[in-house]
Amino acid sequence: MKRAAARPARVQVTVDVVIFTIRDGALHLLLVRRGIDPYRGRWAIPGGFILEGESLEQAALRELREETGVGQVYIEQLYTFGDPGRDPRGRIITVAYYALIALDRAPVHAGTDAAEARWWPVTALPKRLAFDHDRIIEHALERLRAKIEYTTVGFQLLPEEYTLSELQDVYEAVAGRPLDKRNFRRRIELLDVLIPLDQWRRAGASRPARLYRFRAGSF
Amino acid sequence: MKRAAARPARVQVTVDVVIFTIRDGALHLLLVRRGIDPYRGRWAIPGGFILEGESLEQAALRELREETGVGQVYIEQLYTFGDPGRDPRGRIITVAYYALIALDRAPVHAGTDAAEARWWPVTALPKRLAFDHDRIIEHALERLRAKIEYTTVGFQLLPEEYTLSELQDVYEAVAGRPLDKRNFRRRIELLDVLIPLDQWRRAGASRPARLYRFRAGSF
DNA sequence: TAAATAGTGTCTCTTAGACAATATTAT
DNA sequence: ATAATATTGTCTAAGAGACACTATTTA
Repeated sequence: MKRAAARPARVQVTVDVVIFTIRDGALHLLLVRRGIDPYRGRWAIPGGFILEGESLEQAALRELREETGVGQVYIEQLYTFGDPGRDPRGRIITVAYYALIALDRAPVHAGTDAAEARWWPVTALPKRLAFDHDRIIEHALERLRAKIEYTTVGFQLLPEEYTLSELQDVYEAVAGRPLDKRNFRRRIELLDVLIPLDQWRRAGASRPARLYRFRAGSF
Repeated sequence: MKRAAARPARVQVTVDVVIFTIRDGALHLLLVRRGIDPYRGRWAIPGGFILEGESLEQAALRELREETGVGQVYIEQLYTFGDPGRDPRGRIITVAYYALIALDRAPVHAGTDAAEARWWPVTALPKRLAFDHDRIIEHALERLRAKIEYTTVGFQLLPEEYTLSELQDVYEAVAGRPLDKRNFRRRIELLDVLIPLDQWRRAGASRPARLYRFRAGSF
């Protein structure tokens, strides 16, 4: 609004999504290998241009579904990256989101089209990513690690029913360090968002663990 | 990256800035009255299209300077608003920032051009703002109120030198409620970011107050 | 009965809120 | 001396970290 001379930059807007899940007890994110220039052959976070009539979040959800087939997830806007020169094709502004996929919904083989897609542990990502995607991932990790401390986003990484040990595994995977079992359980207890079920998970030759469910409508 | 059919939306990107300052002990923000349609006559937060070769933050700083003449400020990206239909002129995506201007730098009469510009107390904003600017302001207030609790952004609203009472006035203006003087001082003390000066502010017939300065490089 | 994992409580330190009296200056 | 604002400390409650033993099940 206002601005007389000096023409506006001609820009394009993409939405990119850092998609997290837990695999083998470790935090992973999804990368796709680029089949075209620029950065052909490099790994990148999924994304694409927004379509007519689509909100930013709808675009992010669409990208997510195209890559994983998963629709019902936690998704949150992260940051918008728009430095000139961040994309050699021109002035491209990227609204970045991050999403959390439940343990049991994350497909083993992601990606719907020919492009190669792979889950990578956040502790061992490929060296050189496309564009400024390393920065975007850094932001996403920072945000996730911060928010798991004072919100209940962490529960979004679990299936509907889980044991307290499984929940702790998720928290440890995100934090990247072991947590004290008793302190962790007290902390979760105080959140007052878990419903204990009359079901137990039995695995191997050990005491079965009670299953819990996240209380609907708790955020 | 990827996307075959379904053409990308044709979009434009603006950068809008919620500019805060303290006036008369109350938190204020800057609004400009729109001289053209859409929303002619309505109050709006300053903003405009990004120019060639300009980063998003540079665009925000430029808008800020055009409206207030102030350059050296705290500025932070807030959120990106992009719902279709939020601007009747077409698909306009707005990257919102908020900025904090020091008490002694905020010009009384803001705005460089013909457009009317005014500082408004956040507790008494005009009823109907242009576009979705009420939502943007809500986000900005929420962010500022959250960040003043666990960062030192609050200091950015003060001049170089100030008394502890003046600092408390700022915190109270942002929080919107009175704070206990002793608890407040202990909390600031623990931040360990204030340098006491050998200067005192004397005002009227009362005990002079020591001046302090924010420790450079503390963020 | 051995192996494996689940489940549980206390002490301590730090943090934050509530709360009131004295100190210093100008008039 | 009075008015006005600055400066200062204690008690208490809640939250968070460190820390180890018992319970239950299957093989």
